[in-house]
Order: sequence, then C-alpha cells, then structure tokens
Amino acid sequence: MNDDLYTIGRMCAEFDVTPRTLRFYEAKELLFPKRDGTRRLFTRACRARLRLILQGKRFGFSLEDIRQLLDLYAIGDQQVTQIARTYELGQERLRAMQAQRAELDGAIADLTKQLEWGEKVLAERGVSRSTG
Amino acid sequence: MNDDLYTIGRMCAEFDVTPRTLRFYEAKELLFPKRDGTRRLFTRACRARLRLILQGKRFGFSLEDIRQLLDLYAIGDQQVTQIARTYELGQERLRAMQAQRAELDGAIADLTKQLEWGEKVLAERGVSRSTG
DNA sequence: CGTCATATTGACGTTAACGTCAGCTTTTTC
DNA sequence: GAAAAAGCTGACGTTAACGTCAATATGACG
Repeated sequence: MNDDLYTIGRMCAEFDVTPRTLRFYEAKELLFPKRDGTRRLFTRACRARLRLILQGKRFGFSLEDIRQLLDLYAIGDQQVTQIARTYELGQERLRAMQAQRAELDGAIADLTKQLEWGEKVLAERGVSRSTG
Repeated sequence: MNDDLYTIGRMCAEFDVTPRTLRFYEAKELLFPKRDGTRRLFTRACRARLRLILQGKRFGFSLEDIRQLLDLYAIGDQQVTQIARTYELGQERLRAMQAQRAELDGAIADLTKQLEWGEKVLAERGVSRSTG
C-alpha cells in the first residue's frame, strides 16, 4: 500500500524525465506530490497527471494550456461555476484537438503522396533493386 | 504575372505573421525569397513553403525538423543519395505523424469521456435547464 | 519635392521549459 | 558509523523562436 508512493528518482526512471523537470512542474502547479519531511513522494494520481502532461506536450500544448486542462481530470467539490468553466475549457480543447486531427489527416495524405513521388524519382534514377 | 511576387507586408497580411518572423525563417534557411535590390519578394513557391512551415508548427514540430522535411517538397536534381536520404527522413516523419494521430485519437476519446462525466456532475448539481 | 509608409540590417530583450552547478541535509549501504 | 547515494533549495545559464527598437534607405503620393 505504501509502495504506491514513488520517490523522485523512481519517477524519473519510469517516465524518463529529470528531477529538475518534476520540481519545475511542481513549481508551476502542475503536480502536487506529498512530502515526507522535505522529500517528495508521488502518488498514483500524481503519475496519472504526469502522463497527461507528457501527452499534452507531445501534442504541442504549452504547460499553461495543460495545467488548465488538468483541472478537468480532478473535478471535486469546487463551486459549480468553477466546474462549469473547467468544462467549457475542456470542450474548447476538444474542438482544438479534433481540428488538429483533421489537419493531421490532411498532412499525412499530402506527405504520403509526396513520398510516392519521391519513390518514383528514385526508381527512375536507377535505384531499382530487382532489375539491377 | 508579376503580382505573383508578394512584398513582405502582403505576406504578413495573408499569413498573419510579422516581418520579423519571415526574416527569421530566411535566416534559418526555411525560406528563400527573391530580391529586388534589397527588398524581399516572395514567390508562389515561397508561399507554399510558408504554409507547410506554419502547418508543421501547429503539429508541434521544431523549425529544424520542418526545415529538413521541406526538402522533400523540393526534390530537384540533387544527388541520388541525397534524395534517398530526404526520402527516408520523410518516411520517418510520416511514421511519427501516424503515431501522433493514433495518440491523438486516444486522447480525444479520453477527453470526450471526461467531458461526459463533467456534464453528469453539472447536471446533478442542479444546472439542469428543463426540470429547473 | 517633401513626407509618410514600407522596407532594410543590426543588436539587444523576452518567454518557455528546462539544464547545470553549488552548498547542504538525509538516507542507504557496507 | 562513515562514506556513498539520493534529495533539497536557490540561483544562474541555455536554447528556440521570435519581439522590440534604433538608425537608415527607398518607394509612393499629393
């Protein structure tokens, strides 16, 4: 039950980040590890948040964007107006991600076409393998 | 035929970027505008490249990533080995984008679920509009 | 032909997201 | 129980991607 708590070192190993990064995220209020005296201890919830953070980064979101979105995954007993605000923010973000997905599909199609063309050029210039 | 050439000001208006950005991209060898004396003139090809650059940015690629990928859209009469290298880089990038798409799909699903949950919470707390 | 808009080249400033290093405390291990 | 390992808090450094400002040149217009 208590090995549910990870030290900073273990976190770094699991997620391939540096201690500095985790402390930085805490300073920016993206993570809230428990403390054993002065040492940080990361709960399961912390790990879930970190996963979301790193995922958000891969999508090109800023840490500030991510911080706001994270609240959506921690809806507790805030004021209703606060929850509603968070909810709207989440919807906005969803729309952004759907748009990004659409554009990504387009870009993938373009790039695929471009690669086919490149393949053709390479073939024409005698890089064929079977007819040597 | 000559209004195919855009001044830097027109470019900025069309693409919603600043002159500094365009000069910066030129300095980083992502764009190669023609010159009329000292003034920059952007061709149709320049505009196409800029579109790709801005798209790449929206996907979270760095300018250096983008610069390398751009060569794929300008395959001319380089050495075959150079074309082949560019081609492989393009394939790599395609795989990265496909992976990103897959992850994006997952994240969209997650977020959608989270939003449904948020909706439920809001409903329970008396934000219902019909039964109010 | 003056002036106002648009353009140019430096050069230094800024923000995000950490890296790095110093100096010190706390565990852990032998 | 002493040394190595792991952790902590500042504090300054770094890189990418521009912003901003100054000084200057050039083009367009009434």
